[in-house]
Amino acid sequence: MSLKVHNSYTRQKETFAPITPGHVGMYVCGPTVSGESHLGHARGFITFDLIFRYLMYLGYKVRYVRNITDAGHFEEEGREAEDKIAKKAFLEKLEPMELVQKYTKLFHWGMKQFNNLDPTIEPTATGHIVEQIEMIKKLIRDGYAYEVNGSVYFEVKKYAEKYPYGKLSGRVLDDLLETTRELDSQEEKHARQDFALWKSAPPEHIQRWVSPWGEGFPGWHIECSAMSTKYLGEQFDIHGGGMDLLFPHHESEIAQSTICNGQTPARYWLHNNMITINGKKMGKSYNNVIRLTELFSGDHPELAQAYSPMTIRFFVLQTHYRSTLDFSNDALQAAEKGLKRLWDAYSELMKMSVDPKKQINPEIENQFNTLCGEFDEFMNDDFSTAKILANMFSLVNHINSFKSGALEKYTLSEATLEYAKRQFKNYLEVVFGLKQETAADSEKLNAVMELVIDIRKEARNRKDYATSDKIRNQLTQLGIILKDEKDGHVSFSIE
RNA sequence: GGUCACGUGGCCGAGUGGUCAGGCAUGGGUCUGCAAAACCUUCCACGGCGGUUCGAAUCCGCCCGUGACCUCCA
Repeated sequence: MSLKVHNSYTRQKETFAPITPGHVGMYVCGPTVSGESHLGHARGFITFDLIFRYLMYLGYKVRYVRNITDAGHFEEEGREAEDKIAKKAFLEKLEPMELVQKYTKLFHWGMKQFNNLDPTIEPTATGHIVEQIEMIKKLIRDGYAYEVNGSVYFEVKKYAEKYPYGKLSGRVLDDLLETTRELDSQEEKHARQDFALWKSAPPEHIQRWVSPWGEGFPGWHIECSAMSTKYLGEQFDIHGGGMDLLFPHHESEIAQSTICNGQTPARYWLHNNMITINGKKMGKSYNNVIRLTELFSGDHPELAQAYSPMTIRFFVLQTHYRSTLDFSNDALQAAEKGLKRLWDAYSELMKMSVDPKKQINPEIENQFNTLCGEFDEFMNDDFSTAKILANMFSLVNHINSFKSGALEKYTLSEATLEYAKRQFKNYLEVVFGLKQETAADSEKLNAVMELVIDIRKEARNRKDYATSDKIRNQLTQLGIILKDEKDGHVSFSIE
Protein backbone atom coordinates (compact mmCIF):
# COMPACT_ATOMS: atom_id res chain seq x y z
CA MET A 1 0.00 0.00 0.00
CA SER A 2 1.67 3.16 -1.11
CA LEU A 3 0.91 6.85 -0.90
CA LYS A 4 -0.91 8.34 -3.83
CA VAL A 5 -1.14 12.09 -4.33
CA HIS A 6 -3.01 14.25 -6.78
CA ASN A 7 -0.39 15.99 -8.87
CA SER A 8 -1.68 19.30 -10.22
CA TYR A 9 0.97 19.18 -12.91
CA THR A 10 -0.44 16.02 -14.51
CA ARG A 11 -3.94 16.33 -13.06
CA GLN A 12 -3.73 12.77 -11.95
CA LYS A 13 -3.34 10.73 -8.85
CA GLU A 14 0.16 9.33 -8.84
CA THR A 15 2.09 6.98 -6.62
CA PHE A 16 4.48 9.02 -4.55
CA ALA A 17 8.11 8.06 -4.91
CA PRO A 18 10.77 10.46 -3.60
CA ILE A 19 13.91 11.25 -5.57
CA THR A 20 16.14 10.10 -2.75
CA PRO A 21 14.72 7.03 -1.04
CA GLY A 22 13.79 7.75 2.54
CA HIS A 23 14.00 11.51 2.11
CA VAL A 24 11.44 14.08 1.03
CA GLY A 25 12.04 17.68 0.04
CA MET A 26 8.95 19.85 0.26
CA TYR A 27 8.57 23.53 -0.50
CA VAL A 28 5.42 25.44 0.44
CA CYS A 29 4.69 29.08 -0.36
CA GLY A 30 4.52 30.89 2.95
CA PRO A 31 2.88 34.10 4.08
CA THR A 32 3.49 37.65 2.98
CA VAL A 33 4.06 39.34 6.29
CA SER A 34 2.62 42.70 5.40
CA GLY A 35 -0.57 41.92 7.28
CA GLU A 36 -2.30 39.57 9.64
CA SER A 37 -3.03 35.98 8.66
CA HIS A 38 -6.63 34.95 8.20
CA LEU A 39 -8.69 31.79 8.15
CA GLY A 40 -8.01 31.28 4.45
CA HIS A 41 -4.27 31.17 5.01
CA ALA A 42 -4.75 28.84 7.92
CA ARG A 43 -6.31 26.18 5.77
CA GLY A 44 -3.29 25.90 3.53
CA PHE A 45 -0.82 25.81 6.38
CA ILE A 46 -2.87 23.22 8.26
CA THR A 47 -3.11 21.12 5.09
CA PHE A 48 0.63 21.10 4.51
CA ASP A 49 1.32 20.54 8.17
CA LEU A 50 -0.83 17.44 7.87
CA ILE A 51 1.15 16.31 4.83
CA PHE A 52 4.43 17.06 6.59
CA ARG A 53 3.30 15.06 9.61
CA TYR A 54 2.10 12.16 7.54
CA LEU A 55 5.31 11.91 5.52
CA MET A 56 7.25 11.76 8.77
CA TYR A 57 4.79 9.23 10.14
CA LEU A 58 5.53 7.08 7.09
CA GLY A 59 9.17 7.21 8.13
CA TYR A 60 10.54 9.74 5.67
CA LYS A 61 13.10 12.25 6.73
CA VAL A 62 11.49 15.44 5.51
CA ARG A 63 13.03 18.80 4.79
CA TYR A 64 10.08 21.18 4.82
CA VAL A 65 10.89 24.65 3.55
CA ARG A 66 8.32 27.40 3.92
CA ASN A 67 9.34 30.92 3.05
CA ILE A 68 8.48 34.22 4.66
CA THR A 69 7.83 36.86 2.05
CA ASP A 70 9.09 40.05 3.61
CA ALA A 71 10.12 41.88 0.48
CA GLY A 72 7.43 43.95 -1.14
CA HIS A 73 5.82 43.11 -4.42
CA PHE A 74 4.27 45.60 -6.72
CA GLU A 75 0.51 45.79 -6.57
CA GLU A 76 -0.23 45.46 -10.22
CA GLU A 77 1.97 44.42 -13.05
CA GLY A 78 2.73 47.31 -15.37
CA ARG A 79 1.38 49.98 -13.13
CA GLU A 80 3.53 52.23 -11.07
CA ALA A 81 5.55 50.01 -8.79
CA GLU A 82 4.07 49.98 -5.37
CA ASP A 83 5.60 48.16 -2.49
CA LYS A 84 2.89 46.66 -0.34
CA ILE A 85 5.02 46.62 2.73
CA ALA A 86 6.36 50.11 2.19
CA LYS A 87 2.87 51.45 1.64
CA LYS A 88 1.43 49.94 4.76
CA ALA A 89 4.45 51.04 6.70
CA PHE A 90 3.85 54.59 5.66
CA LEU A 91 0.24 54.38 6.76
CA GLU A 92 1.16 52.93 10.10
CA LYS A 93 4.26 55.06 10.44
CA LEU A 94 6.46 52.05 10.92
CA GLU A 95 9.71 50.93 9.45
CA PRO A 96 9.18 48.11 6.94
CA MET A 97 11.20 45.69 9.00
CA GLU A 98 9.28 46.65 12.10
CA LEU A 99 6.11 45.71 10.29
CA VAL A 100 7.68 42.51 9.01
CA GLN A 101 8.72 41.51 12.49
CA LYS A 102 5.32 42.26 13.98
CA TYR A 103 3.43 40.18 11.46
CA THR A 104 6.00 37.40 11.38
CA LYS A 105 5.63 37.01 15.12
CA LEU A 106 1.87 37.05 14.85
CA PHE A 107 2.02 34.46 12.10
CA HIS A 108 4.17 32.17 14.20
CA TRP A 109 1.81 32.63 17.12
CA GLY A 110 -1.10 31.60 14.89
CA MET A 111 0.71 28.53 13.63
CA LYS A 112 1.44 27.50 17.19
CA GLN A 113 -2.22 27.86 18.13
CA PHE A 114 -3.10 25.43 15.37
CA ASN A 115 -0.43 23.05 16.63
CA ASN A 116 1.36 23.27 13.29
CA LEU A 117 4.90 22.00 13.46
CA ASP A 118 7.66 24.40 12.50
CA PRO A 119 9.05 23.92 9.02
CA THR A 120 12.61 22.68 9.03
CA ILE A 121 13.78 25.81 7.23
CA GLU A 122 11.90 29.10 7.10
CA PRO A 123 13.92 31.38 4.83
CA THR A 124 13.10 35.03 4.24
CA ALA A 125 13.06 36.74 0.87
CA THR A 126 15.13 39.67 2.14
CA GLY A 127 17.75 37.25 3.38
CA HIS A 128 18.18 35.81 -0.12
CA ILE A 129 18.53 38.87 -2.33
CA VAL A 130 21.98 37.69 -3.41
CA GLU A 131 20.69 34.31 -4.56
CA GLN A 132 17.86 35.98 -6.43
CA ILE A 133 20.21 38.36 -8.22
CA GLU A 134 22.47 35.46 -9.19
CA MET A 135 19.52 33.61 -10.64
CA ILE A 136 18.41 36.64 -12.64
CA LYS A 137 21.92 37.07 -13.98
CA LYS A 138 21.86 33.51 -15.20
CA LEU A 139 18.51 34.01 -16.88
CA ILE A 140 19.90 37.04 -18.72
CA ARG A 141 23.04 35.12 -19.67
CA ASP A 142 20.97 32.29 -21.10
CA GLY A 143 18.95 34.74 -23.14
CA TYR A 144 15.61 34.32 -21.41
CA ALA A 145 15.53 37.67 -19.65
CA TYR A 146 16.20 41.23 -20.69
CA GLU A 147 16.82 44.50 -18.92
CA VAL A 148 14.94 47.73 -19.52
CA ASN A 149 15.53 50.90 -17.49
CA GLY A 150 16.89 49.05 -14.49
CA SER A 151 14.16 46.42 -14.47
CA VAL A 152 14.51 42.85 -15.68
CA TYR A 153 11.79 40.79 -17.30
CA PHE A 154 11.43 37.15 -18.22
CA GLU A 155 10.71 36.49 -21.87
CA VAL A 156 7.81 34.05 -21.79
CA LYS A 157 7.41 33.68 -25.53
CA LYS A 158 10.94 32.46 -26.00
CA TYR A 159 10.56 30.04 -23.13
CA ALA A 160 7.33 28.72 -24.60
CA GLU A 161 9.09 27.79 -27.84
CA LYS A 162 10.91 25.00 -26.06
CA TYR A 163 8.93 24.34 -22.92
CA PRO A 164 5.27 23.80 -22.10
CA TYR A 165 4.48 27.16 -20.54
CA GLY A 166 0.98 27.02 -19.10
CA LYS A 167 0.93 23.29 -18.52
CA LEU A 168 0.48 23.54 -14.77
CA SER A 169 -2.36 26.03 -14.88
CA GLY A 170 -3.92 24.72 -18.08
CA ARG A 171 -3.32 27.86 -20.05
CA VAL A 172 -2.50 28.40 -23.68
CA LEU A 173 -0.10 31.21 -24.38
CA ASP A 174 -2.07 32.54 -27.32
CA ASP A 175 -5.20 32.72 -25.20
CA LEU A 176 -3.30 34.60 -22.58
CA LEU A 177 -2.35 37.21 -25.09
CA GLU A 178 -5.92 37.79 -26.02
CA THR A 179 -7.41 37.62 -22.59
CA THR A 180 -4.92 39.61 -20.62
CA ARG A 181 -6.49 42.82 -19.52
CA GLU A 182 -5.51 46.16 -20.85
CA LEU A 183 -2.91 47.53 -18.52
CA ASP A 184 -1.19 50.85 -18.46
CA SER A 185 2.50 51.52 -18.99
CA GLN A 186 3.45 48.16 -20.37
CA GLU A 187 5.89 49.70 -22.78
CA GLU A 188 8.92 48.39 -20.90
CA LYS A 189 8.04 44.80 -21.54
CA HIS A 190 8.56 43.16 -24.91
CA ALA A 191 5.31 41.29 -24.52
CA ARG A 192 2.56 41.58 -22.02
CA GLN A 193 2.80 38.04 -20.71
CA ASP A 194 6.40 38.66 -19.64
CA PHE A 195 6.84 38.96 -15.92
CA ALA A 196 9.23 40.96 -13.78
CA LEU A 197 12.31 39.42 -12.22
CA TRP A 198 13.67 42.66 -10.85
CA LYS A 199 12.06 46.06 -10.58
CA SER A 200 13.86 49.34 -10.49
CA ALA A 201 12.88 51.19 -7.31
CA PRO A 202 11.43 54.67 -7.62
CA PRO A 203 12.84 57.22 -5.14
CA GLU A 204 9.96 56.89 -2.67
CA HIS A 205 10.34 53.14 -2.45
CA ILE A 206 11.73 52.25 0.98
CA GLN A 207 12.83 48.67 0.44
CA ARG A 208 15.68 48.67 -2.10
CA TRP A 209 18.83 46.76 -2.83
CA VAL A 210 21.84 47.36 -5.01
CA SER A 211 21.93 45.17 -8.12
CA PRO A 212 23.79 45.04 -11.44
CA TRP A 213 20.80 46.92 -12.88
CA GLY A 214 20.69 49.67 -10.29
CA GLU A 215 18.77 49.96 -7.04
CA GLY A 216 15.60 47.97 -6.94
CA PHE A 217 13.76 45.02 -5.49
CA PRO A 218 13.04 41.46 -6.59
CA GLY A 219 10.03 40.45 -8.65
CA TRP A 220 7.19 38.42 -7.34
CA HIS A 221 8.18 34.88 -8.31
CA ILE A 222 11.94 34.73 -8.12
CA GLU A 223 12.28 34.33 -4.35
CA CYS A 224 10.61 30.93 -4.31
CA SER A 225 12.76 29.67 -7.16
CA ALA A 226 15.94 30.92 -5.51
CA MET A 227 15.17 29.57 -2.05
CA SER A 228 13.79 26.22 -3.14
CA THR A 229 16.87 25.63 -5.29
CA LYS A 230 19.19 26.64 -2.49
CA TYR A 231 17.68 24.41 0.18
CA LEU A 232 16.14 21.56 -1.75
CA GLY A 233 18.24 21.32 -4.87
CA GLU A 234 17.58 21.71 -8.57
CA GLN A 235 14.76 19.25 -8.44
CA PHE A 236 12.81 18.29 -5.35
CA ASP A 237 9.79 16.20 -4.48
CA ILE A 238 6.82 18.31 -3.47
CA HIS A 239 5.84 21.89 -4.10
CA GLY A 240 2.73 23.09 -2.32
CA GLY A 241 0.52 26.13 -2.11
CA GLY A 242 -2.98 27.41 -2.60
CA MET A 243 -4.81 26.88 -5.87
CA ASP A 244 -4.84 30.61 -6.47
CA LEU A 245 -1.08 30.51 -6.86
CA LEU A 246 -1.24 28.15 -9.80
CA PHE A 247 -1.13 31.06 -12.18
CA PRO A 248 0.90 33.05 -12.60
CA HIS A 249 3.08 32.37 -9.56
CA HIS A 250 3.86 28.67 -9.86
CA GLU A 251 3.82 28.73 -13.62
CA SER A 252 6.49 31.43 -13.53
CA GLU A 253 8.47 29.57 -10.93
CA ILE A 254 8.58 26.56 -13.20
CA ALA A 255 9.78 28.70 -16.10
CA GLN A 256 12.57 30.39 -14.13
CA SER A 257 13.79 27.23 -12.46
CA THR A 258 13.62 25.19 -15.62
CA ILE A 259 15.96 27.60 -17.39
CA CYS A 260 18.33 27.94 -14.45
CA ASN A 261 18.44 24.32 -13.44
CA GLY A 262 17.65 22.50 -16.64
CA GLN A 263 14.68 20.64 -15.23
CA THR A 264 11.26 21.25 -13.75
CA PRO A 265 11.71 22.18 -10.10
CA ALA A 266 9.22 19.87 -8.42
CA ARG A 267 7.94 16.43 -9.26
CA TYR A 268 4.64 16.69 -7.43
CA TRP A 269 2.60 19.87 -7.25
CA LEU A 270 0.02 19.86 -4.49
CA HIS A 271 -2.59 22.59 -4.20
CA ASN A 272 -5.17 23.16 -1.53
CA ASN A 273 -8.52 24.72 -2.31
CA MET A 274 -9.91 27.92 -0.83
CA ILE A 275 -12.14 28.66 2.10
CA THR A 276 -15.27 30.44 1.01
CA ILE A 277 -17.54 32.61 3.08
CA ASN A 278 -21.08 33.06 1.85
CA GLY A 279 -19.99 31.30 -1.30
CA LYS A 280 -17.14 33.70 -2.01
CA LYS A 281 -13.46 33.08 -1.65
CA MET A 282 -12.03 34.58 1.51
CA GLY A 283 -9.48 37.08 0.34
CA LYS A 284 -8.20 40.57 0.74
CA SER A 285 -9.75 41.78 -2.47
CA TYR A 286 -13.21 40.65 -1.34
CA ASN A 287 -12.97 42.38 1.99
CA ASN A 288 -14.35 39.34 3.71
CA VAL A 289 -11.43 38.01 5.66
CA ILE A 290 -11.68 36.77 9.21
CA ARG A 291 -8.32 37.20 10.86
CA LEU A 292 -7.02 34.55 13.22
CA THR A 293 -7.14 36.85 16.23
CA GLU A 294 -10.78 37.61 15.42
CA LEU A 295 -11.56 33.94 14.96
CA PHE A 296 -10.15 32.98 18.34
CA SER A 297 -11.81 35.90 20.13
CA GLY A 298 -15.14 35.88 18.28
CA ASP A 299 -14.76 39.58 17.67
CA HIS A 300 -16.04 39.86 14.11
CA PRO A 301 -19.51 40.66 12.70
CA GLU A 302 -19.69 37.32 10.88
CA LEU A 303 -18.91 35.32 14.01
CA ALA A 304 -21.61 34.16 16.41
CA GLN A 305 -18.96 33.07 18.90
CA ALA A 306 -15.25 32.44 19.32
CA TYR A 307 -13.86 29.27 17.79
CA SER A 308 -10.88 27.49 19.22
CA PRO A 309 -7.87 26.60 17.08
CA MET A 310 -8.57 22.89 17.40
CA THR A 311 -12.15 23.40 16.25
CA ILE A 312 -10.80 25.10 13.15
CA ARG A 313 -8.26 22.38 12.60
CA PHE A 314 -10.92 19.71 12.89
CA PHE A 315 -13.20 21.70 10.59
CA VAL A 316 -10.45 21.78 7.97
CA LEU A 317 -9.74 18.05 8.33
CA GLN A 318 -13.41 17.18 7.80
CA THR A 319 -13.10 18.24 4.19
CA HIS A 320 -10.79 16.98 1.51
CA TYR A 321 -8.02 19.52 0.95
CA ARG A 322 -8.82 19.95 -2.74
CA SER A 323 -12.48 20.84 -2.16
CA THR A 324 -13.67 24.29 -1.27
CA LEU A 325 -14.71 24.61 2.32
CA ASP A 326 -17.57 26.93 3.12
CA PHE A 327 -17.39 28.89 6.32
CA SER A 328 -20.52 29.36 8.40
CA ASN A 329 -21.31 29.53 12.09
CA ASP A 330 -23.51 26.46 11.79
CA ALA A 331 -20.68 24.47 10.25
CA LEU A 332 -18.16 25.62 12.85
CA GLN A 333 -20.52 24.90 15.72
CA ALA A 334 -21.16 21.45 14.30
CA ALA A 335 -17.42 20.90 14.12
CA GLU A 336 -16.96 22.05 17.69
CA LYS A 337 -19.53 19.57 18.98
CA GLY A 338 -18.30 16.78 16.78
CA LEU A 339 -14.72 17.23 17.93
CA LYS A 340 -15.76 17.15 21.57
CA ARG A 341 -17.67 13.92 21.10
CA LEU A 342 -14.77 12.38 19.23
CA TRP A 343 -12.24 13.50 21.80
CA ASP A 344 -14.31 12.28 24.75
CA ALA A 345 -14.62 8.87 23.16
CA TYR A 346 -10.90 8.85 22.39
CA SER A 347 -10.12 9.53 26.05
CA GLU A 348 -12.49 6.75 26.97
CA LEU A 349 -10.81 4.37 24.55
CA MET A 350 -7.39 5.07 26.01
CA LYS A 351 -8.73 4.16 29.46
CA MET A 352 -10.32 0.93 28.30
CA SER A 353 -8.86 -2.40 29.27
CA VAL A 354 -9.69 -5.96 28.45
CA ASP A 355 -12.11 -7.52 30.91
CA PRO A 356 -11.63 -11.30 30.93
CA LYS A 357 -15.02 -11.76 32.57
CA LYS A 358 -16.77 -10.40 29.49
CA GLN A 359 -17.07 -12.08 26.15
CA ILE A 360 -15.54 -11.17 22.82
CA ASN A 361 -17.97 -10.43 20.02
CA PRO A 362 -16.38 -11.42 16.69
CA GLU A 363 -18.51 -9.01 14.71
CA ILE A 364 -17.41 -6.03 16.76
CA GLU A 365 -13.82 -7.23 16.72
CA ASN A 366 -13.99 -7.34 13.00
CA GLN A 367 -15.44 -3.85 12.73
CA PHE A 368 -12.73 -2.37 14.90
CA ASN A 369 -9.99 -4.03 12.90
CA THR A 370 -11.48 -3.13 9.53
CA LEU A 371 -12.31 0.47 10.34
CA CYS A 372 -8.97 1.13 12.02
CA GLY A 373 -7.11 -0.57 9.20
CA GLU A 374 -8.76 1.71 6.70
CA PHE A 375 -7.15 4.76 8.32
CA ASP A 376 -3.91 3.93 6.51
CA GLU A 377 -5.67 3.16 3.28
CA PHE A 378 -7.63 6.42 3.26
CA MET A 379 -4.66 8.54 4.20
CA ASN A 380 -2.64 6.99 1.41
CA ASP A 381 -5.40 7.93 -0.99
CA ASP A 382 -4.43 11.58 -1.39
CA PHE A 383 -4.85 12.37 2.31
CA SER A 384 -8.56 11.57 2.70
CA THR A 385 -8.87 12.78 6.25
CA ALA A 386 -12.66 13.14 6.03
CA LYS A 387 -13.07 9.43 5.49
CA ILE A 388 -10.85 8.58 8.42
CA LEU A 389 -12.91 10.82 10.66
CA ALA A 390 -16.08 9.11 9.45
CA ASN A 391 -14.60 5.75 10.45
CA MET A 392 -13.59 7.15 13.79
CA PHE A 393 -17.11 8.32 14.46
CA SER A 394 -18.43 4.87 13.66
CA LEU A 395 -16.12 3.56 16.35
CA VAL A 396 -17.14 6.32 18.74
CA ASN A 397 -20.56 4.69 19.00
CA HIS A 398 -18.99 1.36 19.87
CA ILE A 399 -16.60 2.85 22.38
CA ASN A 400 -19.41 4.65 24.17
CA SER A 401 -21.55 1.54 24.03
CA PHE A 402 -18.89 -0.47 25.77
CA LYS A 403 -19.03 1.95 28.61
CA SER A 404 -22.71 2.31 29.21
CA GLY A 405 -24.80 1.22 26.31
CA ALA A 406 -25.67 -1.87 24.36
CA LEU A 407 -22.22 -3.47 24.40
CA GLU A 408 -21.82 -3.43 28.15
CA LYS A 409 -21.36 -7.13 28.43
CA TYR A 410 -18.72 -7.42 25.72
CA THR A 411 -15.03 -6.78 25.58
CA LEU A 412 -12.40 -6.48 22.89
CA SER A 413 -9.46 -8.80 22.54
CA GLU A 414 -6.13 -7.51 23.79
CA ALA A 415 -4.73 -7.29 20.26
CA THR A 416 -7.68 -5.39 18.84
CA LEU A 417 -7.88 -2.95 21.71
CA GLU A 418 -4.18 -2.17 21.46
CA TYR A 419 -4.46 -1.74 17.72
CA ALA A 420 -7.39 0.65 18.07
CA LYS A 421 -5.58 2.68 20.72
CA ARG A 422 -2.49 2.87 18.54
CA GLN A 423 -4.40 3.90 15.41
CA PHE A 424 -6.46 6.54 17.19
CA LYS A 425 -3.43 8.02 18.88
CA ASN A 426 -1.32 7.97 15.73
CA TYR A 427 -3.94 9.56 13.57
CA LEU A 428 -5.59 12.01 15.94
CA GLU A 429 -2.46 13.27 17.63
CA VAL A 430 0.54 12.43 15.49
CA VAL A 431 -0.85 12.85 11.97
CA PHE A 432 -3.86 15.14 12.39
CA GLY A 433 -2.09 17.17 15.03
CA LEU A 434 -5.13 17.54 17.26
CA LYS A 435 -4.65 18.02 20.96
CA GLN A 436 -6.58 18.46 24.14
CA GLU A 437 -7.34 22.14 24.54
CA THR A 438 -8.50 22.64 28.08
CA ALA A 439 -5.75 22.70 30.61
CA ALA A 440 -7.73 21.00 33.33
CA ASP A 441 -4.82 19.17 34.79
CA SER A 442 -3.87 21.33 37.66
CA GLU A 443 -3.31 19.22 40.73
CA LYS A 444 -4.79 21.78 43.05
CA LEU A 445 -7.85 22.29 40.92
CA ASN A 446 -8.41 18.57 40.84
CA ALA A 447 -8.15 18.41 44.60
CA VAL A 448 -10.64 21.25 45.00
CA MET A 449 -13.02 19.64 42.54
CA GLU A 450 -12.78 16.38 44.40
CA LEU A 451 -13.82 18.17 47.55
CA VAL A 452 -16.73 19.98 45.88
CA ILE A 453 -17.94 16.79 44.24
CA ASP A 454 -17.73 15.01 47.57
CA ILE A 455 -19.83 17.67 49.31
CA ARG A 456 -22.38 17.51 46.55
CA LYS A 457 -22.49 13.75 46.81
CA GLU A 458 -23.32 13.98 50.48
CA ALA A 459 -26.09 16.45 49.73
CA ARG A 460 -27.51 14.12 47.12
CA ASN A 461 -27.41 11.23 49.53
CA ARG A 462 -29.52 13.34 51.87
CA LYS A 463 -31.81 14.04 48.90
CA ASP A 464 -30.92 17.68 49.39
CA TYR A 465 -31.24 18.43 45.69
CA ALA A 466 -31.46 22.16 46.28
CA THR A 467 -27.86 22.16 47.45
CA SER A 468 -26.58 19.69 44.88
CA ASP A 469 -28.18 21.58 42.01
CA LYS A 470 -26.84 24.87 43.33
CA ILE A 471 -23.33 23.48 43.23
CA ARG A 472 -23.75 22.12 39.74
CA ASN A 473 -25.43 25.25 38.38
CA GLN A 474 -22.88 27.61 39.77
CA LEU A 475 -20.04 25.50 38.46
CA THR A 476 -21.73 25.51 35.08
CA GLN A 477 -21.71 29.28 35.16
CA LEU A 478 -17.98 29.15 35.78
CA GLY A 479 -17.62 26.88 32.78
CA ILE A 480 -17.13 23.66 34.68
CA ILE A 481 -19.57 20.94 33.66
CA LEU A 482 -20.43 18.15 36.07
CA LYS A 483 -21.67 14.82 34.80
CA ASP A 484 -23.30 12.20 36.98
CA GLU A 485 -22.21 8.99 35.36
CA LYS A 486 -24.30 5.88 35.43
CA ASP A 487 -22.04 4.09 37.88
CA GLY A 488 -22.36 6.89 40.43
CA HIS A 489 -18.99 8.39 39.55
CA VAL A 490 -18.98 12.12 38.93
CA SER A 491 -16.74 13.63 36.30
CA PHE A 492 -16.11 17.23 35.34
CA SER A 493 -14.92 19.00 32.27
CA ILE A 494 -13.89 22.57 31.67
CA GLU A 495 -15.33 24.51 28.78
C1' G B 1 -14.68 36.94 -23.06
C1' G B 2 -11.02 32.59 -22.25
C1' U B 3 -9.62 28.35 -19.03
C1' C B 4 -10.89 25.11 -15.09
C1' A B 5 -13.89 23.35 -11.22
C1' C B 6 -18.38 22.43 -8.77
C1' G B 7 -23.94 21.78 -7.94
C1' U B 8 -25.51 15.71 -2.61
C1' G B 9 -30.99 15.48 2.59
C1' G B 10 -32.54 21.58 7.47
C1' C B 11 -26.88 22.92 7.59
C1' C B 12 -21.65 21.14 6.65
C1' G B 13 -19.63 17.59 3.94
C1' A B 14 -17.52 11.88 1.89
C1' G B 15 -18.37 8.99 -2.17
C1' U B 16 -18.72 4.80 -5.72
C1' G B 17 -22.08 2.06 -11.70
C1' G B 18 -26.00 -2.41 -8.22
C1' U B 19 -26.09 -2.79 1.08
C1' C B 20 -24.75 2.16 5.09
C1' A B 21 -20.65 7.71 4.36
C1' G B 22 -19.97 10.78 8.56
C1' G B 23 -20.82 15.23 11.62
C1' C B 24 -24.43 18.84 13.43
C1' A B 25 -29.57 19.90 13.88
C1' U B 26 -34.83 17.76 14.28
C1' G B 27 -38.84 14.15 16.09
C1' G B 28 -39.47 9.69 19.28
C1' G B 29 -37.44 6.42 23.03
C1' U B 30 -33.89 4.30 27.02
C1' C B 31 -31.14 5.91 31.25
C1' U B 32 -31.41 9.83 35.33
C1' G B 33 -34.18 12.85 41.60
C1' C B 34 -33.61 16.54 37.68
C1' A B 35 -29.86 17.88 34.20
C1' A B 36 -25.81 16.84 31.10
C1' A B 37 -23.60 13.04 28.56
C1' A B 38 -24.32 8.44 26.30
C1' C B 39 -27.10 4.72 23.65
C1' C B 40 -31.31 3.18 20.31
C1' U B 41 -34.44 5.15 16.65
C1' U B 42 -36.37 8.93 12.96
C1' C B 43 -34.78 11.96 8.83
C1' C B 44 -33.29 7.65 3.18
C1' A B 45 -30.59 13.25 -0.63
C1' C B 46 -27.90 13.57 -4.96
C1' G B 47 -29.62 21.05 -10.14
C1' G B 48 -32.90 20.13 -14.88
C1' C B 49 -33.75 17.35 -19.48
C1' G B 50 -32.24 13.50 -22.60
C1' G B 51 -28.90 9.18 -23.67
C1' U B 52 -25.72 4.57 -22.60
C1' U B 53 -26.80 0.28 -19.27
C1' C B 54 -30.23 -5.32 -16.80
C1' G B 55 -29.18 -1.16 -13.33
C1' A B 56 -26.72 5.79 -12.65
C1' A B 57 -26.50 10.48 -7.79
C1' U B 58 -22.01 7.85 -9.99
C1' C B 59 -20.55 7.34 -17.49
C1' C B 60 -22.00 10.66 -22.05
C1' G B 61 -24.61 15.08 -24.21
C1' C B 62 -27.26 19.52 -23.68
C1' C B 63 -29.29 23.23 -20.47
C1' C B 64 -29.55 26.04 -15.86
C1' G B 65 -26.91 27.85 -11.58
C1' U B 66 -22.49 28.91 -8.60
C1' G B 67 -17.39 29.60 -7.94
C1' A B 68 -12.03 30.01 -9.00
C1' C B 69 -8.05 31.72 -12.14
C1' C B 70 -6.79 35.18 -16.11
C1' U B 71 -4.39 41.27 -11.34
C1' C B 72 -1.61 41.21 -5.07
C1' C B 73 -4.02 36.97 -2.59
C1' A B 74 -3.59 30.35 0.94
